[in-house]
Amino acid sequence: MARGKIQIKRIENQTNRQVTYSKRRNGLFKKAHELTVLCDARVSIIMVSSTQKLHEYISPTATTKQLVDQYQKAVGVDLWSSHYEKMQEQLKKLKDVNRNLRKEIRQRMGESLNDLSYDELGFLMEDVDNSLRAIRERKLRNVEEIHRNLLLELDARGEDPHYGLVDNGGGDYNPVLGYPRVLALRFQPTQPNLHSGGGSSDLTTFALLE
Amino acid sequence: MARGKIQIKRIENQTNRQVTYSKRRNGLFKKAHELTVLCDARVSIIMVSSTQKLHEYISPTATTKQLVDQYQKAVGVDLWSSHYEKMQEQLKKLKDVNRNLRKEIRQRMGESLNDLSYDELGFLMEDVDNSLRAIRERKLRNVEEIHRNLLLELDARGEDPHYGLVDNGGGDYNPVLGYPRVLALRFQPTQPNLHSGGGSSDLTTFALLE
DNA sequence: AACTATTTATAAGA
DNA sequence: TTCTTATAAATAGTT
Repeated sequence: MARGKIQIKRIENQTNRQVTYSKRRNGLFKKAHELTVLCDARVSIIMVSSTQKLHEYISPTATTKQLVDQYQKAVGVDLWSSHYEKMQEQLKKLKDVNRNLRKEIRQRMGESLNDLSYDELGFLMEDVDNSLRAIRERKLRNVEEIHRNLLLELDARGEDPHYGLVDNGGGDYNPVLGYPRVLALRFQPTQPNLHSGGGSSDLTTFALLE
Repeated sequence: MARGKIQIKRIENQTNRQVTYSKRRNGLFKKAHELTVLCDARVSIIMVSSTQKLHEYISPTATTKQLVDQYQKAVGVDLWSSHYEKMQEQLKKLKDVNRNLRKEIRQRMGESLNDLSYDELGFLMEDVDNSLRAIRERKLRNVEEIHRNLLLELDARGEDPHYGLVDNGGGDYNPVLGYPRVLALRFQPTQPNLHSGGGSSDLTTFALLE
């Protein structure tokens, strides 16, 4: 717009193009700012040059997020819905997994057995039977270990009389069991509701995300 | 910029402000477009007037989302992180819950018992014992039911001879058990790895989301 | 919305 | 990049 009129078409000379980009960018930003002040408006400009350099103008009275949010609301298009989709999908999957895990636990507790076929019921029974044996065996091993440790402890006291006097007067020695501890689950000492039908298992420890 | 210089400050007269907004908005958009063409750049302008009217310019060679995404990457600020945060949190909670559920199942299967105190082990044993009884009882009931149904079936055939001839020739009649069916879980008919320590339960049915 | 005197932006050159 | 400057373009105030 000076020293000769130009055609509005891509400037082929790379250097010229860069220079013009710089000059006109400044001009655009200046105009945007004048508009902001004169008209009490809010303006956001984001621009990327042919060399992929990014520049932005934002009115001092606004933020980019604010204007982009407003744009979305006005245009009615959610720019980040695609971002959401993945997470939504993941959430859905996790909820499914969650539901299945709860179901498996209920079945292992003798509830929600209507969904199982006769054969499946047989497998489940066999499985739980084996599990019980494993747990019982483990408990037995623990008893033996406690016993062993108590014997060792008595031995040690016998050999070093000072030890017992210093810090074992209270008799609460317990080398294997450390509690209180946070549990992944809490078993009820008694089972009042094993046959209470549907959703009322004792899994109240877990927050329900729905 | 014509018929007299102006100060760059808010135009107090509402009508004048509106008019100037219109004129300068057009000017700005025109400049933006020239820049797009001349310099092969991409420009996004979002503007809101003092009356909260929204206008936008976007280069024909770009989309607003594209430029806003690029802006975010460059500036390193996630404009929709606040949208994400809730979901991220929810995802994290679900993963935690699922981890706990898996742990409970493993413990009910006789694995991962190191985390349990002696007393907890006792509760678990008692619980699984009760569960086993419940399942066994249910299975028994099923057997009885099948038996009953078979008797009824035989009765029915006796009373209506046509029935058996038409569609019960194959002998695969099974009123209680409908399979194949999709299971919430798959029990191993045998238990080869009940004491295999850590993570190898038979929960391979569930997709692992980590 | 159109006009136009003036200011402002800027293309080309340094 | 910045400065210069002749000229094109934008626009403030008016109609």
